[in-house]
Amino acid sequence: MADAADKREQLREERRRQILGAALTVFSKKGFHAANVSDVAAEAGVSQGTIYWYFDSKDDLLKAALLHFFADFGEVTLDALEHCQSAAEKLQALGQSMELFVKDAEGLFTLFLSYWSSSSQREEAGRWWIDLLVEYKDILVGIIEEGVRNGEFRPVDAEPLVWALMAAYDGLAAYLVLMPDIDLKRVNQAFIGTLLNGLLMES
Amino acid sequence: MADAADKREQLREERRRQILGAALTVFSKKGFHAANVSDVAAEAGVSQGTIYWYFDSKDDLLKAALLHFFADFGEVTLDALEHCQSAAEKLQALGQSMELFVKDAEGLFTLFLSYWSSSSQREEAGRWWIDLLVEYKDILVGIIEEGVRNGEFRPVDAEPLVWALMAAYDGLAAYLVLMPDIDLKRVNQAFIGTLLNGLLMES
Amino acid sequence: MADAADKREQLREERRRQILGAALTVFSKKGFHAANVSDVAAEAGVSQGTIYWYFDSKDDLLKAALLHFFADFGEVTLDALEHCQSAAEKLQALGQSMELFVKDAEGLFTLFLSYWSSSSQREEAGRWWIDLLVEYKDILVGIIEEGVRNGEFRPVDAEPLVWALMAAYDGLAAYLVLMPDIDLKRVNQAFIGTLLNGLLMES
Amino acid sequence: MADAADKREQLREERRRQILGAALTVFSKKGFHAANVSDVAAEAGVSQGTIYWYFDSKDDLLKAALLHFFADFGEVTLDALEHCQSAAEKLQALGQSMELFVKDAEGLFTLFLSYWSSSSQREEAGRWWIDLLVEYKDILVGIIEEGVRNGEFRPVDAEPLVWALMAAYDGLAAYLVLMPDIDLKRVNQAFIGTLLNGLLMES
DNA sequence: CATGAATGAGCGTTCATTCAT
DNA sequence: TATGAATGAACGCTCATTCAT
Repeated sequence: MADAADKREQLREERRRQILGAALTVFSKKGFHAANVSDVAAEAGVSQGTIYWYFDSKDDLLKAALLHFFADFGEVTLDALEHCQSAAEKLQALGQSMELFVKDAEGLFTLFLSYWSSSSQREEAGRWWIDLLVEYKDILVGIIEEGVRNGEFRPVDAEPLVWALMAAYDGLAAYLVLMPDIDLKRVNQAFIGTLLNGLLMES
Repeated sequence: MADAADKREQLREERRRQILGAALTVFSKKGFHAANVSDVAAEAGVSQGTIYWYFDSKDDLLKAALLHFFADFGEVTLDALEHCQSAAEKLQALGQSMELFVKDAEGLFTLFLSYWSSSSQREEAGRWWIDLLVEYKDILVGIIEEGVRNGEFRPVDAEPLVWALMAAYDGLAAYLVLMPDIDLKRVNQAFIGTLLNGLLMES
Repeated sequence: MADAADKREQLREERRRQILGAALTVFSKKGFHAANVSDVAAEAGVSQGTIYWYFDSKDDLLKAALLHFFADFGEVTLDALEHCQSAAEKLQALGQSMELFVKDAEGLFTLFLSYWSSSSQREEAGRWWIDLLVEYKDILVGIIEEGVRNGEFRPVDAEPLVWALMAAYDGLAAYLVLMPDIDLKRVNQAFIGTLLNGLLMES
Repeated sequence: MADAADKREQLREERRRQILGAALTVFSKKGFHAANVSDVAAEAGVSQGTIYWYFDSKDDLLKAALLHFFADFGEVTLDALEHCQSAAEKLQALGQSMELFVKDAEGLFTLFLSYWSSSSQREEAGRWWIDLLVEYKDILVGIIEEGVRNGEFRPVDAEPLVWALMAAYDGLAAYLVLMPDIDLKRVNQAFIGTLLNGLLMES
């Protein structure tokens, strides 16, 4: 009996994921407005009505899809930093993590903006995205300030610097959609390299 | 006769500008999709039909409005750099110029993305924006490479670095719409400061 | 075996009644169209699917609910008239019976009309309601004609008069939903009083 | 110039009327819910969009159509009473006026109920209908009370009686849609005749 | 028997665009 | 030129009904 309920719950979860995946695919391919709910339904192999059994609205669907993708990103990143010793190493690792993120998230930042910028509920829509950004910012600020305390880094105004750093990667995510030829690896190296140079104490 | 034609032409130009201004206002306030052509018409104080006498389509109107705003931006920036001597000074000046740009263009980068991301002709829609970015990138790369040649800067992979630099400011433009509390001046100082630190030859 | 079957049958009947009650509640509160099958299911504490095990369609459900309510109304009325002697007394009793009916059936006449007026099978949908009306009309006509035969009432064209009489009460049922302040008792007294005055032979 | 604006205004009014007529036709034939906006548009010979240029919503369209029909009914009735001397004559005239009204308004009372009973804004929808009813009631009460003051009628509780009277005709309007065979003339004669009999002083 | 998930036709409404004047 | 009226395709969403378990 409990098994049956469990199985049902499991199927439901699976179906949900299936729709979320389809939504991500379709929305990032066509954009939030150009994509129809029926496109998502077709991609997911379900009917339009089914979408609404799992999500309240097209808006809600996008929100869930983006969260589904980004939710555990902070956690993954933290894991990646665990085996780093110095703050400098952490920053390097972060750069690579963000490089990967930008590749994976191709178009998703843009997607969010396109959604947000025409949402009738900008306020609400922006809030959870801001939460995501702030959460990530705090991680980065922590690393920089740790470096400063260590004596590894010169004293810097960490928070503003981190905003610029993050903005650069989000901006790059957008650039990449427009100009896929940009060599992200080289950009990352030059950028992180120069920043580290600027941060490290001259020995 | 010629006078009359001139005057007519002049009136036409004025009306055009009036509509473009209204379009920029309305689009950046409500977003491309949420804003209607009739909103723009109302803001401009003309009828919907009139809009179509000056522009081919809503898409065309946005494109014209964005170009109208950004067209001479590269030139203005170059002017601002004229009285700078060293590459370092130029970079500082550029930072400030971009800071101003981000303030002025609040939401316009986002606006473009939201438009682009749902355009059925992404290729074409992206091209003129890319041209703008590339034009600006070349100016920046010129400055950095000049600094390297001068011996002011260490040798760096200029182009990738510049992409990151520009992406940072565009990303910040987007962040600012979400989080108006970000102190752009401090961000600029910390960011340019650190980059310069990383670029300058140790003396 | 037979007991088990009986019990099953009994349970089924009970469940049916439960759903009918819920349907009446929900439909008369929200109207036929505004109320969903799922609302009825929720009110009855069963699932949507269950509804369709007991009823063929939403239409069928409404029909059953209304019939369930009105079915034995004629009979009840006849019982109420049994201890009356004169036709005048009967008419008075009828007035009171209808007054009660109007109170109980508040909104049900309206409910039927709203259903009927958008049914794709008006003919069929109207028939059972008409049967109800005609059945009741015949009772009333019987009373009036009895009075005329008795010499209690003046000779009148009984059937048309009865239609007006019944229409008045159904109309009042509708009015009451719109204007709950109408004092039904006073209306009843004034109306029946005046009609009786008009019917009774001057002595 | 003024002529042009006038002509435009005139055309607009004409078009509006044309749509209202179509709405009344379609809605009363099919019912509010079963009828689509596109049905009305087709009947009026315009496109769906045009409907929305003249009316805010399907609801608004029905409201306007019903008001358009009923608005001046009170006035017309008052005119019809002008040449009557006694209150009794007035009541007779009223009966005939209502008889005509019931014929004309075939299905409109039902239409209102069907709309009202599923409107999400019952309150608001009911208010203007109530206003209409009250306005009419006051006219009738005036006549009865005049008769009482005259010594023509016995003293009666006028307002409740009038509610019943009006309800009878509205109810008949509904009955007629269900049972077109009812002979309204005979109903009217029997009903008004009996009521007058009940009202008039015995001489 | 009963459930909750799934279906998909159908609706009201919007809005970029065109047209008659 | 400029206007305001007109168009109609397209969309998000609902919900009565059916289905698999």
